[in-house]
Amino acid sequence: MKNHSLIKVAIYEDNSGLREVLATIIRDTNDMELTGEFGHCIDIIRNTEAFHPHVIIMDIDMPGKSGIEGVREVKEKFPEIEIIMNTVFDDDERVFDALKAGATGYLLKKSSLAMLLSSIKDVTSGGAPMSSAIARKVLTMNFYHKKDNMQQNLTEREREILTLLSKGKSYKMIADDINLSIDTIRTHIKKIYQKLHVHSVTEALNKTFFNN
Amino acid sequence: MKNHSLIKVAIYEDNSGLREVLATIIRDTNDMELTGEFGHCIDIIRNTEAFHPHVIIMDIDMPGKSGIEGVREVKEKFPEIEIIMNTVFDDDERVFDALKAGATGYLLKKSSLAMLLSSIKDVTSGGAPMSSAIARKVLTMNFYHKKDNMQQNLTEREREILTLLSKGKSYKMIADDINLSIDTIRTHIKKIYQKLHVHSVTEALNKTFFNN
DNA sequence: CTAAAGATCACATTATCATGTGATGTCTAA
DNA sequence: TTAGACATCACATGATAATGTGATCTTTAG
Repeated sequence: MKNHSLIKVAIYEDNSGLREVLATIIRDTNDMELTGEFGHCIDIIRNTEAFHPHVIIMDIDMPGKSGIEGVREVKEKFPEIEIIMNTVFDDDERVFDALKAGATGYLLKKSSLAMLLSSIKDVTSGGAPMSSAIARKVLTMNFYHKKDNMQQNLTEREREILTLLSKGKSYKMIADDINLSIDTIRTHIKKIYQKLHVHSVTEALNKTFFNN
Repeated sequence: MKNHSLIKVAIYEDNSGLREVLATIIRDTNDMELTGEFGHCIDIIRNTEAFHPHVIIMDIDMPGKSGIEGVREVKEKFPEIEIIMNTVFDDDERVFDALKAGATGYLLKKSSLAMLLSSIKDVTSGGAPMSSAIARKVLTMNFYHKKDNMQQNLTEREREILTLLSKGKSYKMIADDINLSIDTIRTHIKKIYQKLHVHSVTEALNKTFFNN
């Protein structure tokens, strides 16, 4: 969006030294404007209402309220604001939570300041700046899990039936779909439940499509 | 993995001019070895068995069999091989399909040859090289959808109950969990079904957690 | 202030699911 | 060749889910 005008940037970072560094380079960048630097995100909604940044640089570990919670709150009220995480954490859990909360960029603090600046421009042009290592995590989280349990434990027929079940089909509909007796469907599902140690379709889906 | 030895690379690209360019720069790179260049992936399993590349550069639009199908077949038999898509297509459909099939990198043909080379090293070190625009698509595909229906249509109580349902809990268990009458649970679920136009838990989960 | 939306509970009925038991035929690997 | 895994079908039963109708209370927006 704001390509030819100033990009308004807000910073949330509890380390005051780092915060000052970030603030300075943004002030010194021609096409950016610093609209706030904060040591915590307790008042993030108020801050955001007051200054309307286009982009927020967000730390995770901050006193009072985590940056991830801050992301959630901002995106709830201001879905158009782009948020870039800037953190030392690269564990799956936090990456996942931050992105699910609505962050569109994820930088590690070890990355360069030049990278941070280019990422700020990047999110305003529809990109999701992140290192390829983070991108790999995202891929793994979203595509890999889905195959594992199924591929290993279940037979082809069982997988086929589970897939149909996952689309919300009833036993009868499945029986018609693949030209089998409804009792055969029942039998397959019984075996699926045994193998996955579950007692309902929903639990089975949780075991195969998530790790829950 | 193969950091201090040669990275064996295979190329699938039906445009012979471009294929020759790619082949040449890989041959000319010190720590890489070209183990095959092909104009289609009809024999991809045979080729792969014969030459065992570490990384495959894969076009999508090729005669006979699409590159995405090629990815699926290779990853089925050789899950350890890293595949980088190299294509002109950046539509959601193909990006999604390629990554779901098991590709770990996604480059557009407009990106530089230097980028291709660094991406080859990147995938062997556990990265998932892709432009930030592609990364954004991946995020959107995987995180955005999940909130929409729920956040918009359902009330907080309804979302809470749907979440518990998704964990495989029965009406009775939910009633106990949140101290409500089982009839109240029933009523909430009825409204959820109305709002989402579905008739079962499984369908509801599909509507809220996927776009299916 | 009032209508609308949400949250709560009750009763009732039919459909579907989960589970057990048992049986037949094929195919594969020891 | 024989046990074991897989796919198929049948019958039966108790548990749960889906759906309809109706009601009370609170909160919210016009």
